Amino acid sequence: MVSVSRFPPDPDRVEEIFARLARVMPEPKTELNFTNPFTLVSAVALSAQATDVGVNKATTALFAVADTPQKMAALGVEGLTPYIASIGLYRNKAKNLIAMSQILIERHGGEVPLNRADLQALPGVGRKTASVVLNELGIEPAIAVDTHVFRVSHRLGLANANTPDKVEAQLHQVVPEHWLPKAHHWLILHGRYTCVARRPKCEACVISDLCPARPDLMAARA
DNA sequence: ATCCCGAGGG
DNA sequence: CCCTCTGGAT
Repeated sequence: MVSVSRFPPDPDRVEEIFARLARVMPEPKTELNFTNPFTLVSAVALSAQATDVGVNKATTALFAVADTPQKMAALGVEGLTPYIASIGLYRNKAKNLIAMSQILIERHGGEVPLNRADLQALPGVGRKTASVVLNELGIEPAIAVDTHVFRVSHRLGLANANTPDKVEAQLHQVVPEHWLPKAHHWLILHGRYTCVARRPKCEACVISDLCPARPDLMAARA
């Protein structure tokens, strides 16, 4: 077993990877439905270990009824649960979303605080969710490391660490500044539609020739 | 390290 | 059937 170290990657290769992703996806954005910072945080929190398609299915009805902390808090856990019961981990999420709404009302004037410390202090909001919100709203460029970013980064040799936090740090070292704001979306979307977990669609991949994990290389290595 | 936890795809 | 999906709290 020849152990080829993929990390750190060659800067020119990294530049070319993002240049091509930029060509294929010029204006990447989240596929979660939201109308304001509150529905954004809510949707992202609900998306933990769930597909955004499934989350959107639930939030379409939910946000029509509750798109503010006040309305959400008024629903209560009992009122909220039916809307999100189709989403995984829904009991925790219901409890967190109601508690979050109450805190927003009591401590933040009914507004979503747009800084990392206050966001991560909210129930159900960790580093990953906060990063998505801050990046999506243009507050600060952040790379939220979810299952897609983790997998794609490893395959491309953009990271080799074994935890999301370490992978995030490696990506900040490796990804050029000018690609940073959109890098998160590109890695996600590439992972969701092309570099999928089970049978990556390398035939349809625009960066397969730049990928250390592409099938021919893996075969040659074995 | 472990729990939470449903839908969709293969 | 098993795996995956924009994790967080304990």
